[in-house]
Amino acid sequence: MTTGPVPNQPRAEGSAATVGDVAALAGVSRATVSYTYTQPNRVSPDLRRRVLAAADELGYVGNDAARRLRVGHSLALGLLISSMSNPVYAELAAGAEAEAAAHGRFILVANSDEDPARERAYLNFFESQQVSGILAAPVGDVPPELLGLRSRGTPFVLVGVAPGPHSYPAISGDNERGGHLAAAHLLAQGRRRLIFVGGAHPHVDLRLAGVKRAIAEAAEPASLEIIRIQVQTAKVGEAVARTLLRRSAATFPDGIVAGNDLLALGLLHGLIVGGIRVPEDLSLVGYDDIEFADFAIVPLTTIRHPSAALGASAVRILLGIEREEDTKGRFEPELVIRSSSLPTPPPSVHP
Amino acid sequence: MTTGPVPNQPRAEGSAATVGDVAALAGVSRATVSYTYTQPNRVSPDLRRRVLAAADELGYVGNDAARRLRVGHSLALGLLISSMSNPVYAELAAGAEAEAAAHGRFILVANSDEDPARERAYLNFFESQQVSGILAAPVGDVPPELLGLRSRGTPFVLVGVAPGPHSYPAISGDNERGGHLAAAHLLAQGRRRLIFVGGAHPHVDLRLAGVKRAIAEAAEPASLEIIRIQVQTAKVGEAVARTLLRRSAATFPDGIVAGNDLLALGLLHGLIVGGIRVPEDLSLVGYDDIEFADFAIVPLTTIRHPSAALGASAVRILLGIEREEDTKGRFEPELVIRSSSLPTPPPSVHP
DNA sequence: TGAAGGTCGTGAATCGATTCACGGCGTTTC
DNA sequence: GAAACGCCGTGAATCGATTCACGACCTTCA
Repeated sequence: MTTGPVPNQPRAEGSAATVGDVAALAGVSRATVSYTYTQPNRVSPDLRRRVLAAADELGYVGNDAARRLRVGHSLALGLLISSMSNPVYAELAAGAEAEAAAHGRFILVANSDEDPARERAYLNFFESQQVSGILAAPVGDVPPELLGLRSRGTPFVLVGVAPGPHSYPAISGDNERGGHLAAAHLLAQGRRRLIFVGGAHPHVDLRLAGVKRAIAEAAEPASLEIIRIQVQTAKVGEAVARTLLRRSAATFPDGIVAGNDLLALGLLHGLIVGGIRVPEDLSLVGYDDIEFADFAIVPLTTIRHPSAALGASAVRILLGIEREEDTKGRFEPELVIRSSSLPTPPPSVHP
Repeated sequence: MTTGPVPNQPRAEGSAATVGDVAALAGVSRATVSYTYTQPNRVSPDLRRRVLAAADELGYVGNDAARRLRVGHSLALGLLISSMSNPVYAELAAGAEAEAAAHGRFILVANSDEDPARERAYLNFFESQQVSGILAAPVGDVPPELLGLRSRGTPFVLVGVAPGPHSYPAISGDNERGGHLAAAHLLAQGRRRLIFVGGAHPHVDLRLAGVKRAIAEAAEPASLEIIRIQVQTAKVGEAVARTLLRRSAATFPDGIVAGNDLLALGLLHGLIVGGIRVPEDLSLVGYDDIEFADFAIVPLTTIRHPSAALGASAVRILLGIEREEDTKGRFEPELVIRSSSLPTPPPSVHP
């Protein structure tokens, strides 16, 4: 592509070179310049070189607005996420971005912060940008505006959302299985009074369903209490920990499954500050395996969730390179055991 | 003029409503529809209502490509960052995004992963998108392409970059002062064999300069060793920790200042796994105050860096709402003392 | 009553890249 | 040697929103 600033200052300040300028400098028509980029084989090698040289000299970059106006869609894909502070979404974005870049595409990231109004504004923005597709990773329900967009020609893929009753294209890890892994792990350690803490989101509900199944399948009876929260952040986790600390020993849990790692880290911190020993008094399992899970005050046992791979797959599906069905079973969750759920604390950490 | 659609059957699949469609349905000219949005006072309230109703019925969203082609620039601002895994950039993006949204603008986020080729590709993309301005938060040097962009009419603001010898518009926290705060804190605790671990980035160099000044000003002599690394990630921090563990007691440090929190968390983890007690054997100070600093295996003392505020200010500067000079002294670093540098460990954490 | 001035809607030109339809020119083939 | 064909470059139409210049219509005041 074009590089660097202009050598001999061929352009006035503030104006960008156009196909017309390039054509004039190369001594060809505007059509030829355009074909040079869109159908390189259509122009002879000699002319192509001349055109590219002229373009380079002028610092020609093209005007995507004009291009889009003509062809009807842009090279960009839209990614709608609901939080920037959760590393899961950063990872998802990074995976999508790398895959998009490999195909000469770009990702427009929009963060709604779980605000439906901003979600709507961003979807409108995506449509006005004529993105060629949208990756939506909503925490909550499927934004109804997406359907309108699709009917008007912009496809979407839901990422990390339960493939529930809806019939939209969607890819996600097996959250039910992940929840099962987490709870089965706690039960195998002899934990019997479990609590699930999580938000009211479809994919979290699936994790909870897995937890319930594990308990139903357990050889010995175990209890499960469910604490519902609004947002799954570390701050909320700390708040939940404080309420737990007020409980009597009889109602205090010996195992917690958290809806995600952020929440788990908050819980962990709140519990430890309150004098609870983890994992001696209580085992804790998070979800997602964010990078910081390993650096926690007690390294966090968690379920690994392949966010980057999901993002990459979603891009491939939107670009028509991959079909949704082909991803089945590709994003299996995995139990990562660390100190927060060990039967005994690791000797090296607290000598 | 394009043929108007049938009122009760809004649009054919795949096609979007245009001003022409809205105009036809509302029984006005295309110009009137446009003025309804761009200069609402120019059309009478009555007509305005009729136009908006028609637009609503058709799901009209507008075509930003056409708009941009005409007016020459877009409502979007470009944000160029070099890493998505560092929460500092997520915070910066969130701050910029919120401020942009408040002014009806949008942020296009581009992550170069420190790859100059991708950086160039994204700057070209921004130019082809005709963003009305660019926020650049490079880790390394100022990308030369930015200058070409500016000469062709797209302004930029550097964020978090040292206002060094260059004369580009730039805002940042006072990294020198932050480094000074960190080192002075360690020295005040009696630490005398300090190590600074950091990457070769301009803003990190400033932090180092502050550390050096603190040592020069110290009442008692202290030594400083500098360990240079390529990228400031947790993984690299762990690797550095492993090499430190091989040292003899005589050359082992009693205080470390890390170039950022990610690096500090890696160092912390590596040292503790290796049997070093923090802060008894060694005090550690990070930089940035990311959320996870507080949840670390030993909560991390760090320098708070107002990333979100920087992002918001950069947006205001690009929009001409604020001048660079007015931000002077607004982004002061702040020492946040946690367990990783306390003279004695906090009683509640290890009862 | 008629001229002046203001309000508000409209036709038409415009932005820059793409692509269709055309045709000039050189080569091949019988 | 002429017809047929392929290669490759070009003029012109096109996408949809914006905005200038114009003028229809209404109000106001001498």
